[in-house]
Amino acid sequence: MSSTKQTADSGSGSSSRRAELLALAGTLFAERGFKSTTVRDIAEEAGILSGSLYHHFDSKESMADEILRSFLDELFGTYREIVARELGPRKTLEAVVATSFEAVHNHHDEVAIFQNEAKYLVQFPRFAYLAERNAEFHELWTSILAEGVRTGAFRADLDVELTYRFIRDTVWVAVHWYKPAGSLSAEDIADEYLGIVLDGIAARRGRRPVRKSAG
Amino acid sequence: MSSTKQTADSGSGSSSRRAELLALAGTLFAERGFKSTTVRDIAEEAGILSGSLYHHFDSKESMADEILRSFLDELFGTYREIVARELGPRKTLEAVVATSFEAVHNHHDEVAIFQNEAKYLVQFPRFAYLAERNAEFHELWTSILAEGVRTGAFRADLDVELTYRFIRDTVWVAVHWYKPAGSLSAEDIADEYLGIVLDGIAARRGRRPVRKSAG
DNA sequence: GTCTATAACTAGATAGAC
DNA sequence: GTCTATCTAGTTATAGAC
Repeated sequence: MSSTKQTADSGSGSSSRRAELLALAGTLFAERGFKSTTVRDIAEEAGILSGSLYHHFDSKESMADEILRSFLDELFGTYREIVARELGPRKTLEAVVATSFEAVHNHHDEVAIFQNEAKYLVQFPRFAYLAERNAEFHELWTSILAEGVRTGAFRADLDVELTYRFIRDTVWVAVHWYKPAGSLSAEDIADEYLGIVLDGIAARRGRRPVRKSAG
Repeated sequence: MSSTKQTADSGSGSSSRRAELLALAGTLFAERGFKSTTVRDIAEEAGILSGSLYHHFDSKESMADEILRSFLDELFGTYREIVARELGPRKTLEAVVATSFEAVHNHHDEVAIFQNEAKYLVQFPRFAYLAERNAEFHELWTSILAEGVRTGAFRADLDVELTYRFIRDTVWVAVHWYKPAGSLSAEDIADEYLGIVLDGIAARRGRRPVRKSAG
């Protein structure tokens, strides 16, 4: 994750500096938005002047492009592995949700950028792949849900399209409040979240013995 | 809501023009974000030049301020009415969710601005009330959930704080895909959403078969 | 690899004519 | 109520010195 991709590096690491700058830019893009982050902001964060950034990158767009491309390649690689395991709809949904919360944990900035800036960035031709990735998301989720309805794992009256949106949004929107250093791990949150989505928040009468007193 | 506040209107309505301009600005703020929307964009949308906007408003910030203030006053007024009815946790939750989806329907731009831009705007002193409104939201939702856990309406093992975030986010994030002209009304969506949150998407063995139609 | 200097352009806001 | 004209400041990006 840090020493790949350089061409003929002399040793101290021009490409690690590159990765360092990308990480700083990513954090700022995530916090303030792509358009609101200036190249001077990024340079200042790195302790250099804005002109010096152009020794490493073509443009501000290139930075966002590089950040998003590598993140999405990795994420969808993992999704494809999960689907290939053919665990059945419920287990697949659980695994995909868990992976997504892990991404919120391990690639917080990238998820935030993808969530918040994709709509703006996709208008530029070089970011056309963002629309493809969104379509891929849609296909992934709706086929899991539709299969679950077919096999009886999920309720027969589910509106698959609407349910897809709710699940997708709730998972990713966690990036707005999730703090990697917080008391709850990504796994804890995924578990709690799956509890709500699968079984609801209403108390059950006669099943799970979780309630305490009056009904 | 449209003919208040003008000083000595000559008849054709300087304040309706004002409302018109605010609506245009609101749509742009919602679509592109506050910072990315230029006063020239707004003026162009209105068919005038940027300088002319300053006859109606002090600044770009004033426009966002006015939009958010009136919307939030109305929304929280409705929330307070619901709470005052003392319907019990489950019915209160249903009413608050329904009201929120109605807001997504009736005040789409305002909800989007509040969702997407509050974090940025709140840094300016004049938008300090946004932080207060967020705290009010938190109080509203967590007391409904906590009471529900206490009375046994909701699962005893709920993490109230986490559940609050999930519900809050899922409701508001709908603003990103909800189209007022779409086939599903805000009420349809609120129903489907409440079905998921209250009872989950997993099929039940031997209990309530479904909520409304098919069996 | 970073800095200085600057070009080319975009932004919010103002003043006064019409 | 809108336009013309303009100011000031900020923004991306470039070129060449060190």
